[in-house]
Amino acid sequence: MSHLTTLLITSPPAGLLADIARLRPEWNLLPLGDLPPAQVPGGKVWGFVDWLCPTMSGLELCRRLREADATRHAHLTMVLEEPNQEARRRALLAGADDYLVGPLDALRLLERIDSLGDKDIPARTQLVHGSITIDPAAHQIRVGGQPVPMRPNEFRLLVHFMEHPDQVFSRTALIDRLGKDGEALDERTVDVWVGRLRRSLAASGAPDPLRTVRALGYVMDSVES
Amino acid sequence: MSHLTTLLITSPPAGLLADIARLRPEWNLLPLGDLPPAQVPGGKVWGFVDWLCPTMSGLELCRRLREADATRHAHLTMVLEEPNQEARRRALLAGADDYLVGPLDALRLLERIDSLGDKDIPARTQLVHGSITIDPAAHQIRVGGQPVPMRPNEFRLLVHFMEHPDQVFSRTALIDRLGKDGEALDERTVDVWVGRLRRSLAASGAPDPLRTVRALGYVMDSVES
DNA sequence: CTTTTATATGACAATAAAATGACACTGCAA
DNA sequence: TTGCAGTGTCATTTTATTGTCATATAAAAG
Repeated sequence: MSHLTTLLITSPPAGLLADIARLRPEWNLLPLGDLPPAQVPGGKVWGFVDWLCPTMSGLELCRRLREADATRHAHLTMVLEEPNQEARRRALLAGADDYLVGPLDALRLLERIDSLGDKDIPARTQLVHGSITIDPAAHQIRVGGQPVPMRPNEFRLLVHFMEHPDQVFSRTALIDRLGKDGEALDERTVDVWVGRLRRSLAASGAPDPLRTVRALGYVMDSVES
Repeated sequence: MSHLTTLLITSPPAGLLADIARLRPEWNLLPLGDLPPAQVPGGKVWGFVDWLCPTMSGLELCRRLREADATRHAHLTMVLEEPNQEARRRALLAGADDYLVGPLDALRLLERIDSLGDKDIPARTQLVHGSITIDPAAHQIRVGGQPVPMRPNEFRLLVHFMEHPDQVFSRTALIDRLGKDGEALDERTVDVWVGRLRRSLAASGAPDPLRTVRALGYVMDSVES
Protein backbone atom coordinates (compact mmCIF):
# COMPACT_ATOMS: atom_id res chain seq x y z
CA MET A 1 0.00 0.00 0.00
CA SER A 2 1.24 3.38 -1.01
CA HIS A 3 1.44 6.35 1.32
CA LEU A 4 1.97 8.70 -1.54
CA THR A 5 -0.04 11.87 -1.35
CA THR A 6 -0.83 13.87 -4.45
CA LEU A 7 -2.20 17.36 -4.52
CA LEU A 8 -3.94 18.82 -7.56
CA ILE A 9 -4.48 22.57 -7.56
CA THR A 10 -5.97 24.76 -10.26
CA SER A 11 -4.13 27.99 -11.03
CA PRO A 12 -2.21 28.14 -7.76
CA PRO A 13 -1.30 31.69 -6.74
CA ALA A 14 2.39 32.51 -6.85
CA GLY A 15 4.21 31.02 -3.95
CA LEU A 16 1.49 28.63 -2.87
CA LEU A 17 3.07 25.57 -4.38
CA ALA A 18 6.45 26.59 -2.99
CA ASP A 19 4.99 27.02 0.49
CA ILE A 20 3.34 23.65 0.38
CA ALA A 21 6.45 22.01 -0.96
CA ARG A 22 8.38 23.46 1.95
CA LEU A 23 5.88 22.24 4.51
CA ARG A 24 5.26 18.82 2.97
CA PRO A 25 8.32 18.05 0.90
CA GLU A 26 7.31 14.44 0.40
CA TRP A 27 4.07 15.25 -1.38
CA ASN A 28 3.56 15.19 -5.07
CA LEU A 29 2.23 18.54 -6.30
CA LEU A 30 0.50 18.88 -9.64
CA PRO A 31 -0.85 22.15 -10.96
CA LEU A 32 -4.16 21.38 -12.61
CA GLY A 33 -4.95 22.82 -15.98
CA ASP A 34 -8.25 22.41 -17.72
CA LEU A 35 -7.96 18.70 -18.19
CA PRO A 36 -7.70 15.96 -15.64
CA PRO A 37 -4.16 14.60 -15.58
CA ALA A 38 -3.88 11.34 -17.45
CA GLN A 39 -1.69 9.76 -14.84
CA VAL A 40 -1.62 10.18 -11.12
CA PRO A 41 0.51 8.09 -8.81
CA GLY A 42 -1.39 5.72 -6.55
CA GLY A 43 -2.18 6.78 -3.02
CA LYS A 44 -4.37 9.51 -1.66
CA VAL A 45 -5.29 12.29 -4.07
CA TRP A 46 -6.55 15.70 -3.00
CA GLY A 47 -7.95 18.11 -5.56
CA PHE A 48 -8.58 21.80 -5.02
CA VAL A 49 -10.65 23.27 -7.81
CA ASP A 50 -11.27 26.96 -8.23
CA TRP A 51 -14.80 28.07 -8.84
CA LEU A 52 -13.51 29.80 -11.95
CA CYS A 53 -10.86 28.01 -13.96
CA PRO A 54 -9.11 29.47 -17.01
CA THR A 55 -11.30 28.00 -19.72
CA MET A 56 -14.21 26.35 -17.98
CA SER A 57 -16.14 26.54 -14.77
CA GLY A 58 -14.90 24.70 -11.74
CA LEU A 59 -18.12 22.72 -11.78
CA GLU A 60 -17.33 21.39 -15.19
CA LEU A 61 -13.79 20.54 -14.20
CA CYS A 62 -15.11 18.75 -11.14
CA ARG A 63 -17.32 16.61 -13.29
CA ARG A 64 -14.43 15.77 -15.56
CA LEU A 65 -12.20 14.85 -12.67
CA ARG A 66 -14.92 12.56 -11.45
CA GLU A 67 -15.11 10.88 -14.81
CA ALA A 68 -11.39 10.43 -15.33
CA ASP A 69 -10.00 7.16 -14.07
CA ALA A 70 -6.96 8.74 -12.49
CA THR A 71 -8.91 11.19 -10.37
CA ARG A 72 -12.19 9.41 -9.83
CA HIS A 73 -11.41 8.62 -6.23
CA ALA A 74 -9.79 11.91 -5.32
CA HIS A 75 -11.15 14.02 -2.53
CA LEU A 76 -12.27 17.15 -4.35
CA THR A 77 -12.62 20.49 -2.64
CA MET A 78 -14.23 23.35 -4.49
CA VAL A 79 -12.66 26.72 -3.74
CA LEU A 80 -15.36 29.36 -3.74
CA GLU A 81 -14.78 33.06 -3.90
CA GLU A 82 -17.37 33.87 -1.32
CA PRO A 83 -19.47 31.88 1.09
CA ASN A 84 -22.55 31.03 -0.86
CA GLN A 85 -24.82 28.15 -0.08
CA GLU A 86 -26.11 27.92 -3.58
CA ALA A 87 -22.64 27.63 -5.07
CA ARG A 88 -21.79 25.06 -2.48
CA ARG A 89 -24.80 22.97 -3.32
CA ARG A 90 -23.93 23.05 -6.98
CA ALA A 91 -20.38 22.06 -6.23
CA LEU A 92 -21.56 19.02 -4.35
CA LEU A 93 -23.85 18.09 -7.20
CA ALA A 94 -20.94 18.35 -9.61
CA GLY A 95 -19.11 15.74 -7.59
CA ALA A 96 -17.14 17.79 -5.09
CA ASP A 97 -16.85 16.31 -1.62
CA ASP A 98 -16.24 19.51 0.18
CA TYR A 99 -15.75 23.23 -0.26
CA LEU A 100 -13.96 26.16 1.27
CA VAL A 101 -13.78 29.87 0.66
CA GLY A 102 -10.70 31.34 -1.01
CA PRO A 103 -8.22 32.77 -1.33
CA LEU A 104 -6.17 29.76 -0.44
CA ASP A 105 -2.96 29.86 1.43
CA ALA A 106 -0.76 26.96 2.25
CA LEU A 107 -1.69 26.79 5.91
CA ARG A 108 -5.41 26.79 5.37
CA LEU A 109 -5.10 24.22 2.68
CA LEU A 110 -3.05 21.86 4.78
CA GLU A 111 -5.26 22.45 7.75
CA ARG A 112 -8.24 21.35 5.74
CA ILE A 113 -6.50 18.27 4.50
CA ASP A 114 -5.38 17.37 7.99
CA SER A 115 -8.80 17.81 9.43
CA LEU A 116 -10.37 15.61 6.78
CA GLY A 117 -7.60 13.15 6.26
CA ASP A 118 -8.01 11.73 9.66
CA LYS A 119 -11.58 10.77 9.53
CA ASP A 120 -11.84 10.15 5.85
CA ILE A 121 -15.47 11.06 5.87
CA PRO A 122 -16.59 12.80 2.73
CA ALA A 123 -18.94 15.69 3.30
CA ARG A 124 -21.53 13.94 1.24
CA THR A 125 -21.39 10.33 0.32
CA GLN A 126 -21.99 9.76 -3.31
CA LEU A 127 -21.54 6.70 -5.41
CA VAL A 128 -19.76 7.45 -8.61
CA HIS A 129 -19.17 5.34 -11.67
CA GLY A 130 -17.93 7.30 -14.63
CA SER A 131 -20.57 9.86 -15.39
CA ILE A 132 -23.16 8.07 -13.31
CA THR A 133 -23.64 9.32 -9.77
CA ILE A 134 -26.06 8.32 -7.08
CA ASP A 135 -27.30 10.81 -4.57
CA PRO A 136 -28.73 8.66 -1.83
CA ALA A 137 -30.33 11.52 0.08
CA ALA A 138 -32.25 12.68 -2.95
CA HIS A 139 -32.81 9.09 -4.05
CA GLN A 140 -31.74 10.18 -7.46
CA ILE A 141 -29.45 8.91 -10.19
CA ARG A 142 -27.67 11.48 -12.30
CA VAL A 143 -25.77 11.10 -15.52
CA GLY A 144 -23.37 13.98 -16.07
CA GLY A 145 -25.31 15.86 -13.44
CA GLN A 146 -28.65 15.38 -15.14
CA PRO A 147 -31.28 13.54 -13.15
CA VAL A 148 -32.41 10.25 -14.61
CA PRO A 149 -35.82 8.85 -13.77
CA MET A 150 -35.60 5.33 -12.38
CA ARG A 151 -38.08 2.77 -11.21
CA PRO A 152 -37.61 1.53 -7.65
CA ASN A 153 -36.21 -1.80 -8.70
CA GLU A 154 -33.79 -0.35 -11.20
CA PHE A 155 -32.59 2.08 -8.57
CA ARG A 156 -31.90 -0.66 -6.07
CA LEU A 157 -30.19 -2.77 -8.68
CA LEU A 158 -27.89 0.04 -9.75
CA VAL A 159 -27.06 0.93 -6.16
CA HIS A 160 -26.21 -2.66 -5.49
CA PHE A 161 -23.84 -2.91 -8.41
CA MET A 162 -22.22 0.42 -7.62
CA GLU A 163 -21.65 -0.66 -4.05
CA HIS A 164 -19.99 -3.83 -5.29
CA PRO A 165 -17.96 -3.06 -8.37
CA ASP A 166 -16.02 -5.84 -10.02
CA GLN A 167 -18.05 -8.52 -8.39
CA VAL A 168 -20.11 -10.93 -10.42
CA PHE A 169 -23.55 -11.67 -9.08
CA SER A 170 -25.51 -14.70 -10.12
CA ARG A 171 -29.18 -14.34 -10.81
CA THR A 172 -30.09 -16.17 -7.65
CA ALA A 173 -27.80 -13.92 -5.61
CA LEU A 174 -29.50 -10.87 -7.04
CA ILE A 175 -32.92 -12.29 -6.34
CA ASP A 176 -31.88 -13.00 -2.78
CA ARG A 177 -30.64 -9.50 -2.24
CA LEU A 178 -33.17 -7.46 -4.13
CA GLY A 179 -36.31 -9.52 -4.27
CA LYS A 180 -39.00 -9.38 -1.66
CA ASP A 181 -38.31 -11.83 1.11
CA GLY A 182 -40.02 -15.12 0.80
CA GLU A 183 -41.07 -14.60 -2.75
CA ALA A 184 -39.76 -17.10 -5.26
CA LEU A 185 -38.87 -15.40 -8.50
CA ASP A 186 -37.93 -16.90 -11.78
CA GLU A 187 -34.25 -16.53 -12.66
CA ARG A 188 -35.13 -14.99 -15.98
CA THR A 189 -36.71 -12.10 -14.14
CA VAL A 190 -33.23 -10.81 -13.42
CA ASP A 191 -32.57 -10.53 -17.13
CA VAL A 192 -35.55 -8.28 -17.35
CA TRP A 193 -34.37 -6.17 -14.40
CA VAL A 194 -31.01 -5.68 -16.03
CA GLY A 195 -32.58 -4.97 -19.38
CA ARG A 196 -34.80 -2.30 -17.91
CA LEU A 197 -31.92 -0.68 -16.05
CA ARG A 198 -29.81 -0.63 -19.18
CA ARG A 199 -32.59 0.90 -21.15
CA SER A 200 -33.17 3.66 -18.62
CA LEU A 201 -29.49 4.55 -18.54
CA ALA A 202 -29.15 4.41 -22.29
CA ALA A 203 -32.04 6.82 -22.61
CA SER A 204 -29.90 9.33 -20.71
CA GLY A 205 -26.85 8.73 -22.80
CA ALA A 206 -24.86 6.78 -20.24
CA PRO A 207 -22.64 3.97 -21.51
CA ASP A 208 -23.81 0.56 -20.38
CA PRO A 209 -22.13 -0.01 -17.01
CA LEU A 210 -23.03 -3.69 -16.75
CA ARG A 211 -21.34 -6.62 -18.36
CA THR A 212 -23.11 -9.90 -18.90
CA VAL A 213 -21.06 -12.88 -17.81
CA ARG A 214 -22.40 -15.75 -19.76
CA ALA A 215 -23.67 -18.64 -17.68
CA LEU A 216 -22.84 -16.75 -14.49
CA GLY A 217 -24.54 -13.44 -14.08
CA TYR A 218 -23.71 -9.74 -14.27
CA VAL A 219 -20.90 -7.41 -13.14
CA MET A 220 -20.17 -3.74 -13.06
CA ASP A 221 -16.56 -3.26 -14.11
CA SER A 222 -14.80 -0.41 -12.39
CA VAL A 223 -12.42 -0.06 -15.30
CA GLU A 224 -13.66 0.53 -18.80
CA SER A 225 -12.90 -2.34 -21.12
CA MET B 1 -37.63 18.41 16.23
CA SER B 2 -35.49 21.45 16.79
CA HIS B 3 -33.30 23.14 14.23
CA LEU B 4 -31.80 25.41 16.81
CA THR B 5 -28.09 25.99 16.44
CA THR B 6 -25.95 27.16 19.31
CA LEU B 7 -22.43 28.47 19.06
CA LEU B 8 -20.06 28.55 22.01
CA ILE B 9 -16.92 30.65 21.62
CA THR B 10 -14.16 31.35 24.12
CA SER B 11 -12.98 34.95 24.41
CA PRO B 12 -14.31 36.06 21.04
CA PRO B 13 -12.35 38.94 19.51
CA ALA B 14 -14.21 42.21 19.26
CA GLY B 15 -16.69 42.17 16.41
CA LEU B 16 -16.67 38.44 15.82
CA LEU B 17 -19.94 37.75 17.57
CA ALA B 18 -21.52 40.72 15.85
CA ASP B 19 -20.38 39.48 12.46
CA ILE B 20 -21.75 36.04 13.08
CA ALA B 21 -25.00 37.42 14.38
CA ARG B 22 -25.36 39.40 11.19
CA LEU B 23 -24.71 36.38 9.00
CA ARG B 24 -26.76 33.88 10.98
CA PRO B 25 -29.30 35.92 12.91
CA GLU B 26 -31.26 32.88 13.99
CA TRP B 27 -28.38 31.23 15.79
CA ASN B 28 -27.90 31.33 19.49
CA LEU B 29 -24.47 32.74 20.37
CA LEU B 30 -22.92 32.12 23.76
CA PRO B 31 -19.53 33.47 24.77
CA LEU B 32 -17.80 30.74 26.71
CA GLY B 33 -16.06 31.52 29.94
CA ASP B 34 -14.05 29.04 31.90
CA LEU B 35 -16.96 26.85 32.77
CA PRO B 36 -19.28 24.90 30.57
CA PRO B 37 -22.70 26.56 30.45
CA ALA B 38 -25.21 24.80 32.64
CA GLN B 39 -27.96 25.08 30.12
CA VAL B 40 -27.86 24.95 26.37
CA PRO B 41 -30.96 24.91 24.19
CA GLY B 42 -31.58 21.67 22.33
CA GLY B 43 -30.36 21.32 18.78
CA LYS B 44 -26.90 21.33 17.30
CA VAL B 45 -24.09 22.80 19.40
CA TRP B 46 -20.76 23.97 18.02
CA GLY B 47 -17.94 24.90 20.35
CA PHE B 48 -14.79 26.82 19.43
CA VAL B 49 -12.18 26.66 22.14
CA ASP B 50 -9.01 28.72 22.20
CA TRP B 51 -5.78 26.96 22.93
CA LEU B 52 -5.25 29.43 25.71
CA CYS B 53 -8.26 30.40 27.76
CA PRO B 54 -8.24 33.01 30.53
CA THR B 55 -7.73 30.76 33.52
CA MET B 56 -7.05 27.32 32.16
CA SER B 57 -5.75 25.68 29.06
CA GLY B 58 -8.06 24.99 26.17
CA LEU B 59 -7.33 21.33 26.63
CA GLU B 60 -8.72 21.40 30.11
CA LEU B 61 -11.79 23.31 29.02
CA CYS B 62 -12.33 20.79 26.25
CA ARG B 63 -12.31 17.99 28.75
CA ARG B 64 -14.82 19.79 30.94
CA LEU B 65 -17.13 20.49 28.04
CA ARG B 66 -17.04 16.81 27.22
CA GLU B 67 -18.02 15.93 30.75
CA ALA B 68 -20.87 18.41 31.13
CA ASP B 69 -24.28 17.12 30.13
CA ALA B 70 -25.22 20.22 28.23
CA THR B 71 -22.20 20.15 25.96
CA ARG B 72 -21.31 16.49 25.83
CA HIS B 73 -22.58 16.14 22.30
CA ALA B 74 -21.26 19.41 20.96
CA HIS B 75 -18.88 19.46 18.05
CA LEU B 76 -15.72 20.96 19.53
CA THR B 77 -13.09 22.71 17.48
CA MET B 78 -9.80 23.67 19.08
CA VAL B 79 -8.43 26.98 17.86
CA LEU B 80 -4.64 26.77 17.73
CA GLU B 81 -2.33 29.72 17.41
CA GLU B 82 -0.07 28.03 14.96
CA PRO B 83 -0.15 24.82 13.00
CA ASN B 84 1.45 22.30 15.25
CA GLN B 85 0.98 18.59 14.93
CA GLU B 86 1.69 17.94 18.55
CA ALA B 87 -0.84 20.48 19.79
CA ARG B 88 -3.34 19.08 17.40
CA ARG B 89 -2.84 15.57 18.66
CA ARG B 90 -3.30 16.69 22.24
CA ALA B 91 -6.44 18.61 21.34
CA LEU B 92 -7.98 15.53 19.81
CA LEU B 93 -7.02 13.49 22.85
CA ALA B 94 -8.67 16.06 25.09
CA GLY B 95 -11.94 15.51 23.30
CA ALA B 96 -11.86 17.98 20.45
CA ASP B 97 -13.37 16.77 17.21
CA ASP B 98 -11.48 19.10 15.01
CA TYR B 99 -9.02 21.94 14.99
CA LEU B 100 -8.15 25.02 13.04
CA VAL B 101 -5.52 27.70 13.19
CA GLY B 102 -6.46 31.15 14.46
CA PRO B 103 -7.07 33.96 14.44
CA LEU B 104 -10.71 33.30 13.76
CA ASP B 105 -12.94 35.43 11.68
CA ALA B 106 -16.62 34.98 11.11
CA LEU B 107 -16.34 33.71 7.57
CA ARG B 108 -13.80 31.04 8.32
CA LEU B 109 -15.75 29.92 11.29
CA LEU B 110 -18.99 29.60 9.41
CA GLU B 111 -17.25 27.94 6.54
CA ARG B 112 -15.93 25.29 8.85
CA ILE B 113 -19.32 24.74 10.39
CA ASP B 114 -20.98 24.50 7.03
CA SER B 115 -18.46 22.04 5.74
CA LEU B 116 -18.92 19.78 8.73
CA GLY B 117 -22.47 20.26 9.75
CA ASP B 118 -24.02 19.72 6.42
CA LYS B 119 -27.41 18.22 6.38
CA ASP B 120 -28.78 19.33 9.70
CA ILE B 121 -28.50 22.98 8.96
CA PRO B 122 -31.31 24.44 6.95
CA ALA B 123 -29.84 26.08 3.89
CA ARG B 124 -29.46 29.79 4.18
CA THR B 125 -30.16 30.33 0.55
CA GLN B 126 -32.87 32.64 -0.40
CA LEU B 127 -35.74 30.30 -0.74
CA VAL B 128 -36.00 30.08 -4.48
CA HIS B 129 -36.90 27.21 -6.71
CA GLY B 130 -37.21 28.10 -10.34
CA SER B 131 -39.92 30.70 -10.55
CA ILE B 132 -41.16 29.98 -7.04
CA THR B 133 -39.92 32.25 -4.29
CA ILE B 134 -40.76 32.51 -0.64
CA ASP B 135 -40.82 35.78 1.17
CA PRO B 136 -40.67 34.62 4.79
CA ALA B 137 -41.17 38.06 6.23
CA ALA B 138 -44.34 38.63 4.29
CA HIS B 139 -45.34 34.99 4.72
CA GLN B 140 -46.03 34.93 1.05
CA ILE B 141 -45.31 32.62 -1.85
CA ARG B 142 -44.73 34.15 -5.26
CA VAL B 143 -44.57 32.57 -8.65
CA GLY B 144 -42.78 34.76 -11.14
CA GLY B 145 -43.26 37.60 -8.69
CA GLN B 146 -47.00 37.14 -8.48
CA PRO B 147 -48.37 36.36 -5.02
CA VAL B 148 -50.00 32.96 -4.73
CA PRO B 149 -52.68 32.26 -2.17
CA MET B 150 -51.75 29.36 0.08
CA ARG B 151 -53.38 27.59 2.95
CA PRO B 152 -51.32 27.47 6.14
CA ASN B 153 -50.46 23.82 5.73
CA GLU B 154 -49.43 24.14 2.13
CA PHE B 155 -47.23 27.05 3.03
CA ARG B 156 -45.40 25.14 5.72
CA LEU B 157 -45.00 22.14 3.47
CA LEU B 158 -43.52 24.19 0.67
CA VAL B 159 -41.17 26.04 3.01
CA HIS B 160 -40.00 22.77 4.41
CA PHE B 161 -39.17 21.34 1.03
CA MET B 162 -37.47 24.51 -0.08
CA GLU B 163 -35.33 24.51 3.03
CA HIS B 164 -34.26 20.96 2.29
CA PRO B 165 -33.76 20.53 -1.41
CA ASP B 166 -32.59 17.16 -2.67
CA GLN B 167 -33.68 15.33 0.38
CA VAL B 168 -36.39 12.71 0.36
CA PHE B 169 -38.88 12.83 3.18
CA SER B 170 -41.03 9.90 4.07
CA ARG B 171 -44.64 10.45 4.90
CA THR B 172 -44.01 9.79 8.55
CA ALA B 173 -41.11 12.24 8.60
CA LEU B 174 -43.34 14.91 7.15
CA ILE B 175 -46.06 14.18 9.67
CA ASP B 176 -43.51 14.43 12.47
CA ARG B 177 -42.24 17.75 11.26
CA LEU B 178 -45.40 19.42 10.09
CA GLY B 179 -48.22 17.80 12.00
CA LYS B 180 -49.42 19.02 15.33
CA ASP B 181 -47.45 17.42 18.11
CA GLY B 182 -49.02 14.39 19.61
CA GLU B 183 -51.59 13.99 16.91
CA ALA B 184 -51.52 10.72 15.04
CA LEU B 185 -52.20 11.27 11.37
CA ASP B 186 -52.78 8.73 8.67
CA GLU B 187 -49.89 8.40 6.24
CA ARG B 188 -52.18 8.97 3.31
CA THR B 189 -52.94 12.41 4.62
CA VAL B 190 -49.56 13.48 3.34
CA ASP B 191 -50.62 12.55 -0.16
CA VAL B 192 -53.48 14.95 0.24
CA TRP B 193 -51.21 17.72 1.53
CA VAL B 194 -48.96 17.28 -1.45
CA GLY B 195 -51.87 17.10 -3.82
CA ARG B 196 -53.31 20.34 -2.49
CA LEU B 197 -49.96 22.08 -2.66
CA ARG B 198 -49.45 20.95 -6.22
CA ARG B 199 -52.87 22.09 -7.19
CA SER B 200 -52.35 25.54 -5.72
CA LEU B 201 -49.05 25.96 -7.50
CA ALA B 202 -50.40 24.65 -10.76
CA ALA B 203 -53.21 27.17 -10.57
CA SER B 204 -50.52 29.85 -10.68
CA GLY B 205 -48.71 28.30 -13.56
CA ALA B 206 -45.74 26.99 -11.61
CA PRO B 207 -44.23 23.71 -12.75
CA ASP B 208 -44.62 20.96 -10.19
CA PRO B 209 -41.60 21.28 -7.89
CA LEU B 210 -42.10 17.97 -6.09
CA ARG B 211 -41.10 14.53 -7.21
CA THR B 212 -42.89 11.51 -5.86
CA VAL B 213 -40.49 8.79 -4.86
CA ARG B 214 -42.49 5.66 -5.08
CA ALA B 215 -42.66 3.69 -1.85
CA LEU B 216 -40.61 6.34 -0.05
CA GLY B 217 -41.99 9.80 -0.05
CA TYR B 218 -41.44 13.12 -1.74
CA VAL B 219 -38.46 15.32 -2.71
CA MET B 220 -37.88 18.71 -4.17
CA ASP B 221 -35.12 18.36 -6.75
CA SER B 222 -32.82 21.30 -7.12
CA VAL B 223 -31.94 20.21 -10.64
CA GLU B 224 -34.60 20.08 -13.28
CA SER B 225 -34.88 16.69 -14.91
C1' DC C 1 -22.61 -24.59 -40.95
C1' DT C 2 -25.86 -26.45 -37.81
C1' DT C 3 -27.29 -27.27 -33.42
C1' DT C 4 -27.63 -26.07 -28.82
C1' DT C 5 -27.68 -23.03 -25.11
C1' DA C 6 -28.02 -18.53 -23.10
C1' DT C 7 -29.45 -13.87 -23.10
C1' DA C 8 -32.25 -9.75 -24.73
C1' DT C 9 -36.59 -7.83 -25.65
C1' DG C 10 -41.60 -6.88 -26.40
C1' DA C 11 -46.28 -7.63 -24.89
C1' DC C 12 -49.45 -8.33 -21.39
C1' DA C 13 -51.91 -9.15 -17.11
C1' DA C 14 -51.73 -8.69 -12.15
C1' DT C 15 -50.63 -5.79 -8.62
C1' DA C 16 -49.15 -2.05 -5.84
C1' DA C 17 -49.01 2.74 -5.05
C1' DA C 18 -50.43 7.38 -5.60
C1' DA C 19 -53.77 10.99 -7.09
C1' DT C 20 -58.24 12.56 -6.73
C1' DG C 21 -63.01 13.57 -5.28
C1' DA C 22 -66.47 13.61 -1.84
C1' DC C 23 -67.73 14.33 2.61
C1' DA C 24 -67.77 15.23 7.44
C1' DC C 25 -65.80 17.71 11.22
C1' DT C 26 -63.61 21.73 13.33
C1' DG C 27 -62.93 26.42 14.71
C1' DC C 28 -63.75 31.01 13.78
C1' DA C 29 -66.19 35.25 12.33
C1' DA C 30 -70.15 37.63 11.18
C1' DT D 1 -76.95 30.90 14.97
C1' DT D 2 -75.29 30.40 10.06
C1' DG D 3 -71.61 30.46 6.72
C1' DC D 4 -67.20 29.33 5.39
C1' DA D 5 -62.39 28.19 4.93
C1' DG D 6 -59.28 24.63 6.28
C1' DT D 7 -58.36 19.71 7.35
C1' DG D 8 -58.35 14.76 7.88
C1' DT D 9 -60.31 10.40 6.24
C1' DC D 10 -61.86 7.19 3.16
C1' DA D 11 -63.56 5.15 -1.19
C1' DT D 12 -62.61 5.34 -5.94
C1' DT D 13 -60.02 6.19 -10.02
C1' DT D 14 -55.80 6.55 -12.30
C1' DT D 15 -51.17 5.54 -13.01
C1' DA D 16 -46.86 3.06 -12.59
C1' DT D 17 -44.32 -1.01 -11.70
C1' DT D 18 -43.26 -5.64 -12.06
C1' DG D 19 -43.27 -10.70 -12.99
C1' DT D 20 -44.07 -13.96 -16.63
C1' DC D 21 -44.01 -15.83 -20.93
C1' DA D 22 -43.25 -16.09 -25.93
C1' DT D 23 -40.15 -14.81 -29.32
C1' DA D 24 -35.94 -12.88 -31.30
C1' DT D 25 -31.12 -12.52 -31.13
C1' DA D 26 -26.53 -13.75 -29.89
C1' DA D 27 -22.84 -16.91 -28.43
C1' DA D 28 -20.76 -21.27 -27.92
C1' DA D 29 -20.38 -26.13 -29.16
C1' DG D 30 -20.28 -29.77 -32.23
